[in-house]
Amino acid sequence: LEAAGCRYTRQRAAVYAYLASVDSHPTAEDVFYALRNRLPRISLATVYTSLETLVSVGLATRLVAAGGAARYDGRGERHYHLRDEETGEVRDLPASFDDELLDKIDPQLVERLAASGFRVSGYRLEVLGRFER
Amino acid sequence: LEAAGCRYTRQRAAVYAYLASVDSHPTAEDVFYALRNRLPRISLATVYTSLETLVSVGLATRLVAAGGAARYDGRGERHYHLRDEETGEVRDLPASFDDELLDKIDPQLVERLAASGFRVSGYRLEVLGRFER
DNA sequence: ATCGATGCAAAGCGTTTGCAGGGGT
DNA sequence: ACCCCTGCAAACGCTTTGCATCGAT
Repeated sequence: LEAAGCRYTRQRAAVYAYLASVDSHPTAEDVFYALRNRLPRISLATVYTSLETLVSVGLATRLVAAGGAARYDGRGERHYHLRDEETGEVRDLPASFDDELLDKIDPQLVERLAASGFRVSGYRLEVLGRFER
Repeated sequence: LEAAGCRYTRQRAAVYAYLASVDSHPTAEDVFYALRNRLPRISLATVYTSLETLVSVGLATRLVAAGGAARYDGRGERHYHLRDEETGEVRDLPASFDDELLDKIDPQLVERLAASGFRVSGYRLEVLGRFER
Protein backbone atom coordinates (compact mmCIF):
# COMPACT_ATOMS: atom_id res chain seq x y z
CA LEU A 1 0.00 0.00 0.00
CA GLU A 2 2.44 2.65 1.15
CA ALA A 3 5.07 0.76 -0.85
CA ALA A 4 3.09 1.68 -3.93
CA GLY A 5 3.44 5.35 -2.99
CA CYS A 6 -0.02 5.92 -1.66
CA ARG A 7 -0.93 7.29 1.72
CA TYR A 8 -2.24 4.87 4.29
CA THR A 9 -5.79 5.43 5.47
CA ARG A 10 -8.14 3.22 7.38
CA GLN A 11 -10.62 3.24 4.50
CA ARG A 12 -8.15 2.39 1.76
CA ALA A 13 -6.63 -0.37 3.82
CA ALA A 14 -10.07 -1.82 4.45
CA VAL A 15 -11.02 -1.66 0.78
CA TYR A 16 -7.79 -3.34 -0.20
CA ALA A 17 -8.00 -5.99 2.51
CA TYR A 18 -11.55 -6.84 1.58
CA LEU A 19 -10.78 -6.99 -2.11
CA ALA A 20 -7.81 -9.26 -1.56
CA SER A 21 -9.79 -11.55 0.72
CA VAL A 22 -12.62 -12.42 -1.64
CA ASP A 23 -12.75 -13.87 -5.11
CA SER A 24 -16.26 -12.68 -5.83
CA HIS A 25 -15.20 -9.68 -7.93
CA PRO A 26 -17.36 -7.28 -6.00
CA THR A 27 -18.86 -4.08 -7.28
CA ALA A 28 -18.14 -0.81 -5.49
CA GLU A 29 -21.47 -1.15 -3.77
CA ASP A 30 -20.66 -4.68 -2.62
CA VAL A 31 -17.47 -3.39 -1.04
CA PHE A 32 -19.31 -0.49 0.52
CA TYR A 33 -21.87 -2.69 2.26
CA ALA A 34 -19.24 -5.21 3.31
CA LEU A 35 -17.19 -2.51 5.02
CA ARG A 36 -20.06 -0.72 6.71
CA ASN A 37 -19.92 -3.07 9.67
CA ARG A 38 -16.39 -2.11 10.56
CA LEU A 39 -16.41 1.44 9.21
CA PRO A 40 -19.95 2.74 9.64
CA ARG A 41 -19.07 6.20 8.42
CA ILE A 42 -17.35 5.24 5.17
CA SER A 43 -18.97 6.75 2.10
CA LEU A 44 -19.65 5.18 -1.23
CA ALA A 45 -17.66 7.92 -2.94
CA THR A 46 -14.63 6.97 -0.87
CA VAL A 47 -15.01 3.36 -1.91
CA TYR A 48 -15.09 4.42 -5.54
CA THR A 49 -12.04 6.62 -5.26
CA SER A 50 -10.17 4.05 -3.19
CA LEU A 51 -10.85 1.36 -5.75
CA GLU A 52 -9.61 3.57 -8.54
CA THR A 53 -6.55 4.46 -6.50
CA LEU A 54 -5.78 0.78 -6.04
CA VAL A 55 -6.23 0.21 -9.75
CA SER A 56 -3.93 3.09 -10.60
CA VAL A 57 -1.11 1.75 -8.44
CA GLY A 58 -1.63 -1.76 -9.71
CA LEU A 59 -3.04 -3.37 -6.57
CA ALA A 60 -6.38 -4.14 -8.18
CA THR A 61 -7.93 -4.51 -11.60
CA ARG A 62 -11.22 -3.29 -12.94
CA LEU A 63 -12.90 -6.07 -14.86
CA VAL A 64 -15.56 -4.09 -16.65
CA ALA A 65 -15.17 -0.57 -17.91
CA ALA A 66 -18.64 0.41 -16.83
CA GLY A 67 -19.42 4.08 -17.09
CA GLY A 68 -18.51 4.15 -20.73
CA ALA A 69 -21.18 3.64 -23.32
CA ALA A 70 -22.14 0.23 -24.68
CA ARG A 71 -20.85 -0.56 -28.14
CA TYR A 72 -22.67 -2.60 -30.72
CA ASP A 73 -21.59 -4.84 -33.51
CA GLY A 74 -23.74 -5.78 -36.47
CA ARG A 75 -21.40 -8.22 -38.15
CA GLY A 76 -22.53 -11.78 -38.34
CA GLU A 77 -19.33 -13.73 -37.92
CA ARG A 78 -17.73 -13.92 -34.56
CA HIS A 79 -14.40 -12.23 -34.21
CA TYR A 80 -11.96 -10.89 -31.67
CA HIS A 81 -11.54 -7.28 -30.70
CA LEU A 82 -8.82 -4.78 -30.05
CA ARG A 83 -9.52 -2.40 -27.22
CA ASP A 84 -7.69 0.82 -26.50
CA GLU A 85 -7.30 0.85 -22.75
CA GLU A 86 -7.21 4.61 -22.58
CA THR A 87 -9.98 5.69 -24.89
CA GLY A 88 -12.23 2.62 -24.81
CA GLU A 89 -12.22 2.54 -28.61
CA VAL A 90 -12.84 -0.89 -30.12
CA ARG A 91 -11.89 -2.28 -33.51
CA ASP A 92 -11.98 -5.69 -35.04
CA LEU A 93 -8.95 -7.90 -34.77
CA PRO A 94 -7.90 -9.12 -38.19
CA ALA A 95 -7.61 -12.81 -37.39
CA SER A 96 -9.99 -15.67 -37.75
CA PHE A 97 -12.10 -16.74 -34.83
CA ASP A 98 -11.02 -20.05 -33.34
CA ASP A 99 -13.90 -22.18 -32.14
CA GLU A 100 -11.51 -24.51 -30.41
CA LEU A 101 -9.50 -21.96 -28.49
CA LEU A 102 -10.94 -22.99 -25.14
CA ASP A 103 -9.91 -26.55 -25.85
CA LYS A 104 -6.41 -25.33 -26.46
CA ILE A 105 -6.35 -23.86 -22.98
CA ASP A 106 -7.58 -27.12 -21.52
CA PRO A 107 -9.13 -29.94 -23.56
CA GLN A 108 -11.56 -30.77 -20.78
CA LEU A 109 -12.37 -27.24 -19.76
CA VAL A 110 -15.93 -27.11 -21.03
CA GLU A 111 -16.79 -30.46 -19.48
CA ARG A 112 -15.18 -29.59 -16.18
CA LEU A 113 -17.09 -26.34 -16.04
CA ALA A 114 -20.32 -28.12 -16.85
CA ALA A 115 -19.64 -30.54 -14.01
CA SER A 116 -19.17 -27.61 -11.66
CA GLY A 117 -22.42 -25.99 -12.72
CA PHE A 118 -21.41 -23.56 -15.47
CA ARG A 119 -22.90 -24.11 -18.89
CA VAL A 120 -20.57 -22.59 -21.48
CA SER A 121 -22.12 -20.80 -24.40
CA GLY A 122 -19.10 -19.10 -25.88
CA TYR A 123 -16.19 -16.89 -25.12
CA ARG A 124 -14.94 -13.42 -25.75
CA LEU A 125 -11.37 -12.35 -26.29
CA GLU A 126 -10.11 -8.80 -26.31
CA VAL A 127 -6.57 -7.78 -27.05
CA LEU A 128 -5.73 -4.80 -24.91
CA GLY A 129 -3.34 -2.04 -25.80
CA ARG A 130 -3.12 1.34 -27.37
CA PHE A 131 -3.82 2.67 -30.86
CA GLU A 132 -0.89 4.92 -31.64
CA ARG A 133 -1.59 8.28 -33.22
CA LEU B 1 -35.36 -8.67 -39.86
CA GLU B 2 -38.90 -9.91 -40.24
CA ALA B 3 -37.43 -13.37 -40.68
CA ALA B 4 -36.24 -13.09 -37.08
CA GLY B 5 -39.83 -12.54 -36.00
CA CYS B 6 -39.68 -8.84 -35.42
CA ARG B 7 -41.91 -6.23 -36.95
CA TYR B 8 -40.47 -4.09 -39.72
CA THR B 9 -40.17 -0.42 -39.01
CA ARG B 10 -38.31 2.33 -40.74
CA GLN B 11 -36.25 3.02 -37.60
CA ARG B 12 -35.24 -0.55 -36.90
CA ALA B 13 -34.30 -1.13 -40.48
CA ALA B 14 -32.15 1.98 -40.45
CA VAL B 15 -30.44 1.01 -37.20
CA TYR B 16 -29.73 -2.43 -38.55
CA ALA B 17 -28.56 -1.21 -41.93
CA TYR B 18 -26.22 1.29 -40.32
CA LEU B 19 -24.84 -1.22 -37.88
CA ALA B 20 -24.18 -3.76 -40.59
CA SER B 21 -22.51 -1.18 -42.82
CA VAL B 22 -19.82 0.00 -40.41
CA ASP B 23 -17.13 -1.77 -38.47
CA SER B 24 -16.61 1.01 -35.97
CA HIS B 25 -18.63 -0.60 -33.17
CA PRO B 26 -20.71 2.49 -32.60
CA THR B 27 -22.38 3.50 -29.38
CA ALA B 28 -26.12 4.12 -29.31
CA GLU B 29 -25.40 7.81 -29.56
CA ASP B 30 -23.17 7.29 -32.59
CA VAL B 31 -26.01 5.47 -34.32
CA PHE B 32 -28.47 8.15 -33.30
CA TYR B 33 -26.45 10.98 -34.85
CA ALA B 34 -25.66 8.94 -37.94
CA LEU B 35 -29.35 8.33 -38.61
CA ARG B 36 -30.57 11.82 -37.89
CA ASN B 37 -29.87 12.93 -41.45
CA ARG B 38 -32.26 10.41 -42.92
CA LEU B 39 -34.70 10.17 -40.02
CA PRO B 40 -34.74 13.57 -38.35
CA ARG B 41 -37.47 12.58 -35.92
CA ILE B 42 -35.88 9.40 -34.60
CA SER B 43 -35.33 9.43 -30.85
CA LEU B 44 -32.39 8.19 -28.86
CA ALA B 45 -34.69 5.93 -26.86
CA THR B 46 -35.78 4.25 -30.05
CA VAL B 47 -32.19 3.67 -31.03
CA TYR B 48 -31.55 2.04 -27.65
CA THR B 49 -34.56 -0.21 -27.84
CA SER B 50 -33.92 -1.06 -31.49
CA LEU B 51 -30.36 -2.04 -30.70
CA GLU B 52 -31.50 -4.27 -27.86
CA THR B 53 -34.14 -5.80 -30.09
CA LEU B 54 -31.50 -6.62 -32.67
CA VAL B 55 -29.32 -8.13 -29.97
CA SER B 56 -32.20 -10.23 -28.66
CA VAL B 57 -32.94 -11.72 -32.06
CA GLY B 58 -29.28 -12.31 -32.76
CA LEU B 59 -28.72 -9.70 -35.47
CA ALA B 60 -26.26 -7.71 -33.38
CA THR B 61 -24.02 -8.09 -30.38
CA ARG B 62 -23.38 -5.79 -27.49
CA LEU B 63 -19.66 -5.62 -26.85
CA VAL B 64 -19.67 -3.99 -23.46
CA ALA B 65 -22.31 -4.50 -20.85
CA ALA B 66 -22.26 -0.88 -19.81
CA GLY B 67 -25.00 0.10 -17.43
CA GLY B 68 -24.00 -2.68 -15.13
CA ALA B 69 -21.64 -1.88 -12.31
CA ALA B 70 -17.88 -2.16 -12.58
CA ARG B 71 -16.35 -5.16 -10.86
CA TYR B 72 -13.00 -5.20 -9.17
CA ASP B 73 -10.41 -7.84 -8.58
CA GLY B 74 -7.74 -7.72 -5.91
CA ARG B 75 -5.84 -10.82 -6.90
CA GLY B 76 -2.34 -10.40 -8.15
CA GLU B 77 -1.99 -13.15 -10.74
CA ARG B 78 -3.70 -12.83 -14.05
CA HIS B 79 -6.47 -15.25 -14.74
CA TYR B 80 -9.49 -15.81 -16.92
CA HIS B 81 -13.07 -15.19 -15.96
CA LEU B 82 -16.43 -16.83 -16.20
CA ARG B 83 -19.30 -14.48 -16.85
CA ASP B 84 -22.96 -15.24 -16.43
CA GLU B 85 -24.59 -13.59 -19.43
CA GLU B 86 -27.86 -13.10 -17.63
CA THR B 87 -26.85 -11.83 -14.23
CA GLY B 88 -23.47 -10.29 -15.01
CA GLU B 89 -21.92 -12.28 -12.18
CA VAL B 90 -18.21 -12.99 -12.57
CA ARG B 91 -16.07 -15.74 -11.08
CA ASP B 92 -12.56 -16.91 -11.65
CA LEU B 93 -11.92 -19.58 -14.19
CA PRO B 94 -9.94 -22.41 -12.65
CA ALA B 95 -7.25 -22.71 -15.29
CA SER B 96 -3.79 -21.27 -15.56
CA PHE B 97 -3.24 -18.10 -17.53
CA ASP B 98 -1.44 -18.67 -20.79
CA ASP B 99 0.95 -15.89 -21.71
CA GLU B 100 1.36 -17.33 -25.17
CA LEU B 101 -2.30 -17.70 -26.08
CA LEU B 102 -2.19 -14.85 -28.59
CA ASP B 103 0.72 -16.56 -30.31
CA LYS B 104 -1.38 -19.68 -30.57
CA ILE B 105 -4.00 -17.73 -32.47
CA ASP B 106 -1.37 -16.34 -34.79
CA PRO B 107 2.37 -16.48 -34.14
CA GLN B 108 2.90 -13.08 -35.72
CA LEU B 109 -0.17 -11.40 -34.34
CA VAL B 110 1.55 -9.05 -31.93
CA GLU B 111 4.07 -7.94 -34.54
CA ARG B 112 1.45 -7.48 -37.19
CA LEU B 113 -0.63 -5.37 -34.86
CA ALA B 114 2.40 -3.30 -33.91
CA ALA B 115 3.07 -2.71 -37.59
CA SER B 116 -0.49 -1.48 -38.04
CA GLY B 117 -0.24 0.91 -35.10
CA PHE B 118 -1.59 -1.06 -32.16
CA ARG B 119 0.76 -1.66 -29.27
CA VAL B 120 -0.38 -4.77 -27.41
CA SER B 121 -0.19 -4.75 -23.65
CA GLY B 122 -2.15 -7.87 -22.84
CA TYR B 123 -5.41 -9.62 -23.39
CA ARG B 124 -8.56 -10.55 -21.60
CA LEU B 125 -10.56 -13.71 -22.02
CA GLU B 126 -14.01 -14.33 -20.64
CA VAL B 127 -15.89 -17.57 -20.93
CA LEU B 128 -19.57 -16.79 -21.33
CA GLY B 129 -22.42 -18.89 -20.14
CA ARG B 130 -24.73 -19.47 -17.27
CA PHE B 131 -24.22 -20.51 -13.66
CA GLU B 132 -26.89 -23.10 -13.01
CA ARG B 133 -28.76 -22.72 -9.76
C1' DA C 1 -58.67 -2.90 -35.77
C1' DT C 2 -55.10 -4.55 -33.13
C1' DC C 3 -51.08 -4.42 -30.73
C1' DG C 4 -46.47 -3.45 -30.84
C1' DA C 5 -43.16 0.46 -31.79
C1' DT C 6 -42.17 5.34 -31.58
C1' DG C 7 -41.09 9.87 -29.53
C1' DC C 8 -40.72 12.64 -25.73
C1' DA C 9 -39.64 13.62 -21.11
C1' DA C 10 -38.67 12.18 -16.77
C1' DA C 11 -36.75 8.78 -13.79
C1' DG C 12 -33.07 5.46 -12.73
C1' DC C 13 -28.62 3.69 -11.79
C1' DG C 14 -23.70 3.70 -11.43
C1' DT C 15 -20.11 6.93 -11.09
C1' DT C 16 -17.71 11.39 -10.49
C1' DT C 17 -17.03 15.90 -8.62
C1' DG C 18 -17.01 20.25 -5.51
C1' DC C 19 -16.29 21.54 -1.26
C1' DA C 20 -15.51 21.84 3.68
C1' DG C 21 -13.52 19.42 7.34
C1' DG C 22 -10.44 15.61 9.14
C1' DG C 23 -6.35 12.71 9.40
C1' DG C 24 -1.77 10.91 7.79
C1' DT C 25 2.93 12.12 7.27
C1' DA D 1 1.83 22.34 9.21
C1' DC D 2 0.90 20.60 5.04
C1' DC D 3 -1.77 18.41 1.77
C1' DC D 4 -4.24 14.52 0.63
C1' DC D 5 -8.22 12.02 1.69
C1' DT D 6 -12.78 11.66 3.43
C1' DG D 7 -17.79 12.31 3.64
C1' DC D 8 -21.74 14.39 1.99
C1' DA D 9 -24.64 15.93 -1.59
C1' DA D 10 -25.31 17.38 -5.88
C1' DA D 11 -24.11 16.76 -10.76
C1' DC D 12 -23.19 13.72 -14.53
C1' DG D 13 -23.59 10.33 -18.39
C1' DC D 14 -25.72 6.42 -20.15
C1' DT D 15 -29.81 3.80 -20.24
C1' DT D 16 -34.58 2.64 -19.24
C1' DT D 17 -39.37 3.62 -18.52
C1' DG D 18 -44.29 5.70 -18.63
C1' DC D 19 -47.39 7.29 -21.50
C1' DA D 20 -49.86 8.97 -25.44
C1' DT D 21 -49.65 8.55 -30.32
C1' DC D 22 -48.42 6.29 -34.58
C1' DG D 23 -48.06 2.73 -37.87
C1' DA D 24 -47.24 -2.24 -39.53
C1' DT D 25 -49.82 -6.19 -39.99
